[in-house]
Amino acid sequence: MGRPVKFDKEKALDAAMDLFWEHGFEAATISDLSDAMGITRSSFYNSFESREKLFEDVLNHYSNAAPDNFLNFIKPGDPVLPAIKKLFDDISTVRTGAPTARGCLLINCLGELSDSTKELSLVRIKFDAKLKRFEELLEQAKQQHELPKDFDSGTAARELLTFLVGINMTSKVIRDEETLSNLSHSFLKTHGLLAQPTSLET
Amino acid sequence: MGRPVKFDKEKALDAAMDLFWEHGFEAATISDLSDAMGITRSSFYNSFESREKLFEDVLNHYSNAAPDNFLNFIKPGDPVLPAIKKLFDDISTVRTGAPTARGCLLINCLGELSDSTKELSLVRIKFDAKLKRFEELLEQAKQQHELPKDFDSGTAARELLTFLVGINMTSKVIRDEETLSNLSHSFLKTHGLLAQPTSLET
DNA sequence: TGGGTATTGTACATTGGCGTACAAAAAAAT
DNA sequence: ATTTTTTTGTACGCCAATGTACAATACCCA
Repeated sequence: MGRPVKFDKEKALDAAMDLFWEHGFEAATISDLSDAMGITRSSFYNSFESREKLFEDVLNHYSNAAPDNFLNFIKPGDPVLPAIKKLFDDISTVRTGAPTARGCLLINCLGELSDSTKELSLVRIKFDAKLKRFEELLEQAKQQHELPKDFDSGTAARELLTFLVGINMTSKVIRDEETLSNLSHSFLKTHGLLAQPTSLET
Repeated sequence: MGRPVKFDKEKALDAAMDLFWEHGFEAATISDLSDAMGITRSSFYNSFESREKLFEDVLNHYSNAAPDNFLNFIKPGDPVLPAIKKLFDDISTVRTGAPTARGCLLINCLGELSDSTKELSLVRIKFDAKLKRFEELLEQAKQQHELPKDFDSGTAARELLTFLVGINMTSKVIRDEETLSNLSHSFLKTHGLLAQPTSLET
């Protein structure tokens, strides 16, 4: 009933995401957003209550499309280490492949937003979730003998995430995919997290 | 000759730095900045030509006070590895010690600013300089037998900087100094960059 | 002591974004 | 077909920030 919405909400969220991504949260005005989304401010206010609320939607939208999302679908029994390698490879590819050096939306916002803002708390929640997921996966890897018994999953999870954050940031400066992936490989290898081509150790 | 400037330029730069730091580049308006600096907009325009120009000054001001600045004063012959450890320890202390989780000004801006802006290019320059400095220092460490002959200084410098960036960012989420420094120690140790308490290996 | 000179305070017009209001438009329901 | 309901287009007033202009001020110097 009633007049149907004219625009595609997914497309609109994509456009909004790109704008936030390119210019940051603060720099994206409602006018800019509406223009990018191809709707009038009138429609904007009708469909999204505020810039802040839209931003939440965008962050959730982003999470589902982000290169690390597949980690959430790894099941017990699935190999973990190759997935971690894939993650870093994907990051290198995606971040240098983008036409513009824009890094990771979530991490950019972690940098931009100040301590007190509501927006940052959402970013923090997502951040914590990633940390927890890393720890779970490393623990799983330990169970599955991909990692030694005495492996410290907690610290390693934090290290992994820290490095991941770092590489997403440095990708705004180091624009060469190979340099970036070499970096990751070196890191993973040093930490014993690079999956071996199934035992030459007999 | 002429009427002298009433305000302390150093203090003003400090105040502007704090504002940019807390709220990011875009969110800091000229009015906000002037207020924080304790001067009128009139004086602002008189002493600083624009927000962008002020930002440059602030970044340079920041660089001189940043926790990694001491790296620039290490001379050939000086031990390198302890300095690197000190750097990470200082970062952990300073970043968690700040009353508000604000990370590193420079790195926050790397996240916030978009590819095309003039401001980002300045950030990039500073970033490149840090990378170069790390590489020099690691090379020096190699010469001084703090590191093995086959050590890859280039890759290691990039890894170090990447992790450093990461930890500055995660410090906005992980607010506990010990957790943070443990993280760094683990990283450094794994990479053979933790200075040994001078040879027990006889 | 008075003139020169740069800074500071105040005022102004302009711009751009904000949020709201309301009428026109477009379907769905009766 | 008319009514109902929701979206869309347009318009309005409001406010905050900008940049400039100019007079008042404060200090230096001759």
